Amino acid sequence: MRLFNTLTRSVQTFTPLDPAGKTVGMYCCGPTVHDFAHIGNFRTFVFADLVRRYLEYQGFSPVHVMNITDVEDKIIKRVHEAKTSLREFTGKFETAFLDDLTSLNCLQPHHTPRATEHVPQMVDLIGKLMSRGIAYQAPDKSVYFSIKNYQGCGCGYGQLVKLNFDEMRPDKRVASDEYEKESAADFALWKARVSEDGEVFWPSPWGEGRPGWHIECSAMSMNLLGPSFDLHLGGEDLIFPHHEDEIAQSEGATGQPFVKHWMHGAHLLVEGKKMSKSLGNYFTLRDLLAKGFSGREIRYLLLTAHYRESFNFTLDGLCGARVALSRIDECLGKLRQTAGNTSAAPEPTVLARIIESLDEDLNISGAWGVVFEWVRELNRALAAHELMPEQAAAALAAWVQMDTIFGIGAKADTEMPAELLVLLDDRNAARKAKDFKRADSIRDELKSQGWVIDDTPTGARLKKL
RNA sequence: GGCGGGGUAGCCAAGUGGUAAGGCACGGCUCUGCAAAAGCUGCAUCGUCGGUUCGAUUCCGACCCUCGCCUCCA
Repeated sequence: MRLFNTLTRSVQTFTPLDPAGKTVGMYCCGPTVHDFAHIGNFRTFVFADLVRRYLEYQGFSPVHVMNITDVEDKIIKRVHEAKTSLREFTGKFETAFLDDLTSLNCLQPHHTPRATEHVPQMVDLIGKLMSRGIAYQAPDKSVYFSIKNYQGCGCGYGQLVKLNFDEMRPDKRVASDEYEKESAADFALWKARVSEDGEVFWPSPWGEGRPGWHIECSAMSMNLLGPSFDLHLGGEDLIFPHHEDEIAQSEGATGQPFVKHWMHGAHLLVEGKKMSKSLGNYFTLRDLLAKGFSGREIRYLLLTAHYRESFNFTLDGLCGARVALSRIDECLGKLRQTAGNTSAAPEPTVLARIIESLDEDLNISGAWGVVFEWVRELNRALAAHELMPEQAAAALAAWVQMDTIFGIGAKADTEMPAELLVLLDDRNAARKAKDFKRADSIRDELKSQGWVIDDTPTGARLKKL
């Protein structure tokens, strides 16, 4: 399989570090648990899930790590406002986040380390950087990473993004930076305790304080996956400074290459605009579920576009996703009827075409194109009664296989309430008696209860709207 | 100002040096007591202008528009 690597800015064949070519260390920057995660966050996590599922499909054994950032400026502020404890505050959102992943049918990562539970590892890493002269403690007692000294060691800063510090337009945030760094480009490894931190602090050789943002990912990823590992994913906004700084800290401390292959998911727009609460286009996953959309519809929509292209997420698109999925569901339902108890090996052609598409940097739009062409062919054959039970079974088996990658699943069966079945029988009787007025009124009645009658040549059935 | 993405039908979105997948919407048809549902089917010359080429949407150049990053950010 070939994947785009942000380090080389090119699509290249993916080969794991594991000499056996089997195990893949995969780290995905996880959520900061200060609120419910929004749909943009989930685009990235669904993307990571696709990467993992595809690796597994291709016979690799990924070890999927996703951190939980549970200490950070915004969290501390909110903990203070809510007059609660850090753990209580973040625990709520962490649970919600993992539930949301389940709603989207994302496989749970194998490890979800919390930053607050890896402070000793971070302190250890900072200690290494101090001893190598790459980190320093400023007069404000905070510890910073010295990019100048790092570069002096022959290390490269700016591996993921071309940087020209002279040409950079100093941002207001830099200008107003109150930290006492030696250089504006340096970043905090350890933030000295201040009164606003309340009870949120840990001991360290440099005094009480809390870790900087970037250090947690270096510490936890290397702790679980070793100093060098295969894949590191995240949203495109993390390329700089977060991932650049992770590389600097990690390679500065170990002297070894940190990550072989970096992948970044593009952001999404909502209704054509950057998501913002003031525009009213800011959706958490929960907002969308509350509007009646299902996790699989949302997952499908997020998976329709290539991960490196920005994607315009719209409620209209979500309605379209529902219709598109029902096209697949209808076809699968008919296949099941035709297949009966017959079983067969998966039909290989469609799978090969899907793999061909996904192998080239996860071209999932192309893969969906294959799926829908396949559905049309099957529908044609089904309508002409030309599909043998063995063929239907082979198609179903192929779907099961491809769905281990897509993770769309089958539509949940909804039980038909007995009283509605009675109404349906009444309607059938009315139709037989040519009492169409009564038949239609029953149809309206059922519709008002959210069920639509599907008249087929073999009889009527009910479908949930 | 620096760096990096994009501009393909009403909308979303693949792709290719030889006249453009797929989904939604829309039209037609089949089915139906009528509908609905479902199915089939129709529907684009690829931002603009030049260049290279037998041939470009695809390569090169210029331009226009748009989005993102430049130390909070998926």
